[in-house]
Amino acid sequence: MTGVSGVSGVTGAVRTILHVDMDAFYVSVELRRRPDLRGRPVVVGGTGSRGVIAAASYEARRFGVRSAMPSTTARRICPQVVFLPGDHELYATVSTQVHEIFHSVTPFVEPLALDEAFLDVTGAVRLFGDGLQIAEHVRDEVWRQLDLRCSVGVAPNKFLAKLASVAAKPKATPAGVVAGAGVVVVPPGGELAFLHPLPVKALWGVGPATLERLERLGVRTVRDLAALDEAAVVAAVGKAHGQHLHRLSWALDDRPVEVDRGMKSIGHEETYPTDLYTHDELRRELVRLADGVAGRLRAAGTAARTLTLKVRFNDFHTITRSVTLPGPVDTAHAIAKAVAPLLAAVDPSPGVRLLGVSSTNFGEQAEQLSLDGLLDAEPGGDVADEREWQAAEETIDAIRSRFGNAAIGPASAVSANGLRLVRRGAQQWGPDQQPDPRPDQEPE
DNA sequence: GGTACTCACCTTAGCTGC
DNA sequence: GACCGCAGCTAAGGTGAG
Repeated sequence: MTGVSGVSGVTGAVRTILHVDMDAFYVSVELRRRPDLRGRPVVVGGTGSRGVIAAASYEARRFGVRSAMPSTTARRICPQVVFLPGDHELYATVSTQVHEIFHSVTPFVEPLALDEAFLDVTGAVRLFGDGLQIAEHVRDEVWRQLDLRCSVGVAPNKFLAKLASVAAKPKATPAGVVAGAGVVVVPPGGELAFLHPLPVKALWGVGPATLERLERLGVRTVRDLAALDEAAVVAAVGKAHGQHLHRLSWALDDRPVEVDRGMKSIGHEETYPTDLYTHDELRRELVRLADGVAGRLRAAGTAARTLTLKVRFNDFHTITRSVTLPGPVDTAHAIAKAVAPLLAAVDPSPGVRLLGVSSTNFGEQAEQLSLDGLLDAEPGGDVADEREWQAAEETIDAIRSRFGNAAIGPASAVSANGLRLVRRGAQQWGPDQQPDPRPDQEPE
């Protein structure tokens, strides 16, 4: 069943939506090749002092270790924890296999992350049975084919299916790990009985800031939120957010399962093992980040008009500066050139711990449009210059696809340890324990 | 005293053109 | 020409998710 696009098609009728969430996905994938670590507290994440936990086994969770927790905290509260470095490419490969199983049930699959997805199985009920049977079939196939566990929520809409999958998961308590139900079904008509007793922070879109505002209104549970006037919720958290949350509190969510949600931004950011203090260092890092962003833009067949620089200082104060170009660009040269003036205006003397470049406002691939734009902005030789860069970077893509990413890169990315390239997920959870030596002072 | 990376979406403010 | 209201765009920051 291929070639399906857009959104799930059944309207008006009661839908059957599945939310499938892999259990401790990264750790579980690692344990397939390290079975000796099964039953022990294991985490995947950054090992350095600025790293965080990406995923924790349920045995680690017994000690309070959670994803997004600083690695130093995890070590403190669970000294026996085993750290494993992440392998983003492997997780992506396994994720593709998981999604193939989803697609064997329905073409209406909306990926949310590597380890979870929504499935609209309304049209698959006649073939595979009801929601519960389909959910159990998916669980069985994931276990049988991939040796991985997942939890499934079944409900008439996405939002409830998501909450149901959380309810289906195993629970880690200080006393031990309690197996989850595996599948939780919220039947039509049972929505409010399931939803209203939950704490309001269970709602999708209630993070720490929103929770504090709602608690000031005396809201603790979803039922409390539902009892408020929508106007009061809007006054507390803003119009769009407030209206959305109030609808959710009454289990109202008609968002379709979207099969092909196009990407709206592509970016890279990196936290450094030690702070950067000079424009020379920052410019070198900028070229590396621009190279990574440009490569992904070209791979996606798109180009961006708006470029954003992100700088996080030593004290965690973070600023963003952006620029919108006359036309879309997709070369590292053009991106670095556009962002350089923004960077030049930043004072790095307090110490910069993180630098990021992201691209939004996508247009057609740069081929024609960017040249027109550059013509407006920078007449004369720059157009020819940019055309040469475009040709050069397409050649770089060809070389990388044949000989690997490390075969070629910007001169400024060369250090004593070789070429340091930006790859998606390569430094997903912070710098490593033993940082690379800072690049030597090399000309760009 | 510690806090990654990537992406989506929202709010607010300022500017511009009609 | 000055002013107003509106829409659209841009910039910056914030929030939330996984």
